[in-house]
Amino acid sequence: MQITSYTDYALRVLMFIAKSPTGQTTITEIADFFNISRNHLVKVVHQLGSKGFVKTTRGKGGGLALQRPPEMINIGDVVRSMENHFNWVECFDPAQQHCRLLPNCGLKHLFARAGNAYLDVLDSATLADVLLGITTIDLNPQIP
Amino acid sequence: MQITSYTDYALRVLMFIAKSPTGQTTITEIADFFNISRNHLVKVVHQLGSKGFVKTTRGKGGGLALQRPPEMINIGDVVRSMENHFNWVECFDPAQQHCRLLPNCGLKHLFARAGNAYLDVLDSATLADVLLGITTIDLNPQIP
DNA sequence: GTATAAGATGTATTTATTATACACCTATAA
DNA sequence: TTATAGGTGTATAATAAATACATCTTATAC
Ligand code: SF4
Ligand code: SF4
Repeated sequence: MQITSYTDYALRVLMFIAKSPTGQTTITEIADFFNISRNHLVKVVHQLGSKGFVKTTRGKGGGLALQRPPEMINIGDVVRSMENHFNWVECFDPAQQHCRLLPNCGLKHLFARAGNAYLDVLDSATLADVLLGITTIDLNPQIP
Repeated sequence: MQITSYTDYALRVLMFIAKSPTGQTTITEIADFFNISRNHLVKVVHQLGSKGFVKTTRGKGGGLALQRPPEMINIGDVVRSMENHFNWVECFDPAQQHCRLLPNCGLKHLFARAGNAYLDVLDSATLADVLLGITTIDLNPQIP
């Protein structure tokens, strides 16, 4: 039971940009800092862009910046945008409706409530909130 | 973001036993009813047994029964016993402590709260609760 | 206008996890 | 003593996720 690194990387990207002195950075800088796959990050950033969280600019001198201030970026929104489904149990998937306990299984509703409780907590925080503990970060690339 | 079928099967087993007229059944009966892998179920049932949720008896006339009444079986306990970890994000895993935002990342604490909220909901229900909607089930094997 | 630096896109490969299958063992009641 | 039940360990298959690679597009600087 874990979110994908894809989603976690998205959140790291947002945090890194927010903590960058200029508010502007590049994919390569972020990949070097966290020592993670640049190729993977490219796709994360692209999706963050298409979902309206970051503004990307191509070409020399380009890079990425937040589209909105951290106070306006909700963590639940980000997680929902990056994670590809929240089918907590099999029967949540419309394509998998063969469980013999359907449609009156109380478990299904319990998991729905649990999942909502989980997302409610994420919805209660913004990027600004999760940055509170992080005063400054050493922006240098990680030496592995 | 989904629990494993392993865990869901465990819960189905408990529900099936609870709804069985005799309170006693066999792995083969359950596998046939849900049309799922008997081999997989064997391991699910074994673990349910070793965690004290069901009582298994070998040999002719054997099978499985609940060890406690449904009111005493907490869903959260079952899920915790079957799912093999709740490392909501990478840094929850003690073996993965290389994220550059450690140790002051607020996101980590947010996910901890979200995960707890999720499990709290599961902890709030018993097997008896999730069975409420299910009045009777046709115990015949599924014809695929 | 051309070289350079940035992100965009599509595909392929590798890795990890989960699910399933198979062979064989142990226990127990009829 | 045989049939029936679960137990155990290993191997394989299926799925999902992460990573790598090749190529394209865009934009700035000079
Ligand atoms: S047992 Fe209940 S929750 Fe699980 S798949 Fe079947 S209907 Fe859904
Ligand atoms: S970004 Fe925060 S939550 Fe994610 S792995 Fe790093 S420390 Fe943990």
